[in-house]
Amino acid sequence: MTDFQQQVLTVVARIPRGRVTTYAAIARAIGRPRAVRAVGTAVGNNPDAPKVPCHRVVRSDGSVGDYAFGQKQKIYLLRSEGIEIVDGQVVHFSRIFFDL
DNA sequence: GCTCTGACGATTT
DNA sequence: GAAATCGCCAGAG
Repeated sequence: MTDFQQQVLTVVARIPRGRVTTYAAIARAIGRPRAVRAVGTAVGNNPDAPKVPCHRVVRSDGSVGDYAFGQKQKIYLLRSEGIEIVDGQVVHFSRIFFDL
């Protein structure tokens, strides 16, 4: 595990239940505002489902984004935490957004 | 060291 | 407002 991935996972791990954040926010949090793509790659390579709530990471435009086990699963998990999803978009995104 | 390849993002059509 | 375009950074081969 590289240092970069380590940082990403650590940050994602502190997202509270029922809240979401974005890839961009994570990038900013680790001091690499422009490494958004790399962040996505890092999370994708680590389906540490139990360790890291990677399903709470969405796109900055409020769309759900992708998921290792399919967006279906991702949406399901988010709903189970009380987050509403409509047509692939997170409802009240600005409210439940968690800036790291 | 170079060339792809992305769980992305902002901008421009 | 949807789709195409370009930029960006870290891994993998």
